Amino acid sequence: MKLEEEIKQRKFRNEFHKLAVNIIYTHSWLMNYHKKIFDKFDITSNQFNILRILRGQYPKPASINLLKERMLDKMSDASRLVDRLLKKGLVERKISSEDRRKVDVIITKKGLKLLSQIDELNSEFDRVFKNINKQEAQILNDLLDKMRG
Amino acid sequence: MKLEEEIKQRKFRNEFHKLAVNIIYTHSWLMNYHKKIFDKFDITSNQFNILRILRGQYPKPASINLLKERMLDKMSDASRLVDRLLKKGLVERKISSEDRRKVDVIITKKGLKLLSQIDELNSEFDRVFKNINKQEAQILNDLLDKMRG
DNA sequence: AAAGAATATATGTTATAACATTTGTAATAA
DNA sequence: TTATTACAAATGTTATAACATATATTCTTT
Repeated sequence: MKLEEEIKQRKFRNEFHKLAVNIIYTHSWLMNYHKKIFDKFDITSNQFNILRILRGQYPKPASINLLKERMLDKMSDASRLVDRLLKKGLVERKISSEDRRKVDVIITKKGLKLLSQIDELNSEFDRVFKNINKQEAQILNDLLDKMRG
Repeated sequence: MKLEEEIKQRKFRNEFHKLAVNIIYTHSWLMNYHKKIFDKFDITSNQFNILRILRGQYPKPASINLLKERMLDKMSDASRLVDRLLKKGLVERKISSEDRRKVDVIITKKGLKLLSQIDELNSEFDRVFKNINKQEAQILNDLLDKMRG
C-alpha cells in the first residue's frame, strides 16, 4: 500500500524525505513480522542475530568486539546480550587464553539446535516478501547498498 | 558498500534473506544519522515524529489514538511519549469536551518553533541520500510500497 | 622495569520499549 | 434504568537500549 495512505494525510517534501520515512516504516513492519516468529522460540531479534554470528564462527569462539562489529544494530550492548543468552544456556563464555582481557563466546549445542529449528521456518521468513519477485528484491538490495555508499 | 562486506563473512540464503538483513542494517544506519541531528535539539526520533503529526493537525487537536495510528513505529507508547513532550513544554494536553475518555493533544508555540528550526536542516536530512538520485529514490519508494502490499 | 596509554569488557544509571492491567467513560442491550 | 460491553488513556512492571564510567589487562615508551 502506498505509504501516504498507511500513515495518512502526510505530505513529503520530496522523494528523499519519503524514502527516509519509508525505511523507518518498512523496518517496523518487518520487525513486527519477525517478532511473531521469534516469540515462538522465546528469543529476540537481536539475540537471534548474535546466535547467527556465533554459528558462523563455530567451532571457533567470538569475542565481544567481533560480535559488536558484525551486529546489525551497532548500538546494542553485546556484553549484556551475551549475558541473556548465557542464562538461557544458548552460549558459553570464558576468558580467552591468549588475551585475558578478551572473552571467548561459543554457541552451545542447545543454541545450535535452536537455530536449526528456526531454519525450518525459512520459508516463513521469506513469505513476508511475497509481493515482490527475486529481481525486484535484487534491485532493492543493490540500491540500498549504493545508497549507504 | 556491499552489505556482505559491512557485516563481514555472512552468506545469505537468497535475495530475500539479504533484503531482510539489508532493511534492518539500513534502518540502523539511517537512525544513527538522524540521531546526530536530533541530539542538537534534545529530542528523539519518536518525539519528532509525534510533533510532526501534531503540526499536521494544528490547530486541531489530536487524540492519543490518532497519534498511535499514524506513528511510524506502532509499538511505541504514545501516552508516555506525550508525557515527555509535555514536560518539555512542546505540547498541551486536555480532556476532550465531546468524549471525556479522549484527550486533546495540541502542539504549542514552542513546539512549532522547534519544528521550524529543524526544518532549516532539511538539506542535512536529504544529504544522507547523496549517493542516489531522485529517480533511484523513487524506485526504492515504489518497491518498498509494493513489498508491503 | 615502571609509567602511561590503549584496549576489552563489565557495570551503573537513566531513558525508553514492551506488555499487561487498571481506571474512567461512553455505548448498547436487557 | 441497570447491566454489560466496548473504548480511550493511564499506569505498573519488566526488559532492553543508550550512555558514561570503571576495572582489568596488555602494549608502548622511556
